[in-house]
Amino acid sequence: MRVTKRVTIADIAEKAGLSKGAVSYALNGQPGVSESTRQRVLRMALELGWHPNSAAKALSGARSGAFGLVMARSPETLGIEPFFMKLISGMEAAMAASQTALLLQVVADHDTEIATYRRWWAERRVDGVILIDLRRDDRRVAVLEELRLPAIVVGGPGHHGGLPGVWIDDAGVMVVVIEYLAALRHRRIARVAGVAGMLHTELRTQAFDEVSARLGLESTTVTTDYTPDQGAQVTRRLLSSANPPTAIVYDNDVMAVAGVSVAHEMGVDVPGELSIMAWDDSVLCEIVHPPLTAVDRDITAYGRHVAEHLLALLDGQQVTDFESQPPRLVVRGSTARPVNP
Amino acid sequence: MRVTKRVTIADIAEKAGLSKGAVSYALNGQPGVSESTRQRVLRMALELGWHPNSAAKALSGARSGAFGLVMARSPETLGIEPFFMKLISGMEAAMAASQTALLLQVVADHDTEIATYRRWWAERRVDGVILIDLRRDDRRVAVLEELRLPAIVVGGPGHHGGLPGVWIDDAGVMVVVIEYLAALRHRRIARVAGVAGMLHTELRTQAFDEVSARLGLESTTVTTDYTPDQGAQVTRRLLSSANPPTAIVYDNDVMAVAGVSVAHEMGVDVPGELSIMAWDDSVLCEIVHPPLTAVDRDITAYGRHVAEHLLALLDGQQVTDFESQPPRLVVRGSTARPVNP
DNA sequence: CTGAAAGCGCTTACAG
DNA sequence: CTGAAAGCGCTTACAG
Repeated sequence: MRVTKRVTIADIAEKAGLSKGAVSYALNGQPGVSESTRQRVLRMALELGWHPNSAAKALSGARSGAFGLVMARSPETLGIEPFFMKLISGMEAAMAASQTALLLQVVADHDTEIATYRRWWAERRVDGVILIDLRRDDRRVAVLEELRLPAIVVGGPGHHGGLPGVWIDDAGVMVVVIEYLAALRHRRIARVAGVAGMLHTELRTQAFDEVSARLGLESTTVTTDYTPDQGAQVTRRLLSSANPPTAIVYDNDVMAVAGVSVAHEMGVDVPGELSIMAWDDSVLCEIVHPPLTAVDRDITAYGRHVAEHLLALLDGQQVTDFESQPPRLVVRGSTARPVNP
Repeated sequence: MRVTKRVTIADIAEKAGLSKGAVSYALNGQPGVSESTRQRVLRMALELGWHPNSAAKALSGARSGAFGLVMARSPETLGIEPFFMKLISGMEAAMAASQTALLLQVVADHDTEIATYRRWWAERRVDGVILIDLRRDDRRVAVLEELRLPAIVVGGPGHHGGLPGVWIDDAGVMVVVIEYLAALRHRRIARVAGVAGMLHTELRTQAFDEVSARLGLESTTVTTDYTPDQGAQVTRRLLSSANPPTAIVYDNDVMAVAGVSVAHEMGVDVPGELSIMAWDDSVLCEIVHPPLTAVDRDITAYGRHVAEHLLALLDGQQVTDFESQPPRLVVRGSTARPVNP
């Protein structure tokens, strides 16, 4: 089927001997046409290779048919984590069904991100947005509320104002992780965290502190920018201290791998002298030596839930906060009872 | 500046005491209004927080203001390589200046990708597209030509029909890499390649074969799906052969890291018994032990060039194939003269 | 240099 | 159940 000229409803109307209005009703499942007419119109549309002109559709009051996602990250740290690609691919799975496109913008900071939201709103570019990398007292939330731009926040629980959030229980699995390490007789546990100020970083730290205190562990948290470089440097410092930890929990896989490298470099045996754990399991965790014990989150499902909730929101449904599937602990060779606790 | 109602050119026209047409001319830098009027209109538009309604603009014949990018990859392999995130962030740098958005779609295969192009074309969703993961005799090229959808191909040189390509000279740097390894006295070199059928994989393999033949080396290439899992398996097989290679060149960083792990696991010293090289340098290459010698490509610049060329194409300029900056070899601790060549 | 008007391709009240 | 018409917010010939 060679299509070289765009087909409009006028073409269909002419061919069907109907008015454009009738064709529109038929195509959109609106009342106003008989079932037989509707079927005839739908068949013709398919034959002619008709697709609605998205601009015309959007201009006449319907949706733009697009969601927006702004990533305020530096190009350096963007590629590091597979998280976003998985999230996006999960979202698209849900969006494909409703013919919704994803508009992606990479910016440097929150100011530009907010300017993007204002522009998208004024341009009527998107029907809704996905907010990621939530912080405490996040300015972006108020802007989206002010614009009444439908939005779903990836993260929480809490700190996203009146916007519905879809979240994963990181705090809960942190308790599981630390209790497991404590059961292995670890008494000094360090946490190499992600970016300070991000809500998910803080929620994990808080849970880490609480469970450590409850179990009477010596615990310390260091924040980083997620790069393996900082992961390596922090690990070197931790292992050089007078009383080095016997277990380190990293906030992503590449830092954990960096940690393993530093242990090798310093002659520290993993897991004999040092247990290592990574957040967000990945193929990388499976192939390093030893393979890493990790927290596994179903990020594709997470993305799917996010998109589904935004679609429901646009559908006028009542949307409340939603907890995506809880993470699980995958135990591999990088964690063990310490030789010298 | 609280903006809660969208401003249109009618608002500006009324406030300025002009017709909508005059306002449009003023805003778009068209002749037909005096310079002083233009300035006044521009000032008002800024004050009122006006942005053109993208649907109206697109519908009245102008551009949609969006580029499309389809990624036909499985969710599993999507997150593995930082390549695409870097490419996208480079593209956006160039697109931001011209207020162009990026439409991203993740699909399973070329059929769905082609259907997406046809739909985008019919919907007038995008002004042009970026074609990635080029193959020999790529069906997608003919479809884009048929639709006359402006497109830039990421890859080549060659095999992209009449569409302009932006490429990086992988073959050239492959020669540099192998000559370097040969100069170190390596005689048996293996290559763990990416997906068979991708043009860049084949061009690298071809260059690898040619230079190996010229230098009289024993060379072998194995293709993979880019996952560290396959990287590890292939490495295990190579190192188990009767005459194992003394150097292995990997097509991405995660497979190279997997290779290092397998070497450790099998007690093979890197770089004493085995030299390891990765394509596409990354933070990961820097932090493993030993740090990896790697081919470094400026992917952000690559993305910027791609977007610039698509913008030029839409601008009606004559656009020809373009070679982005050549890669360079970054030598680190994973390559050395072999102990037993 | 400026204004009035048609048109892009849809949707949606409003009559019949 | 169907048709004629207005309108979404722009752009762009066409008169003046």
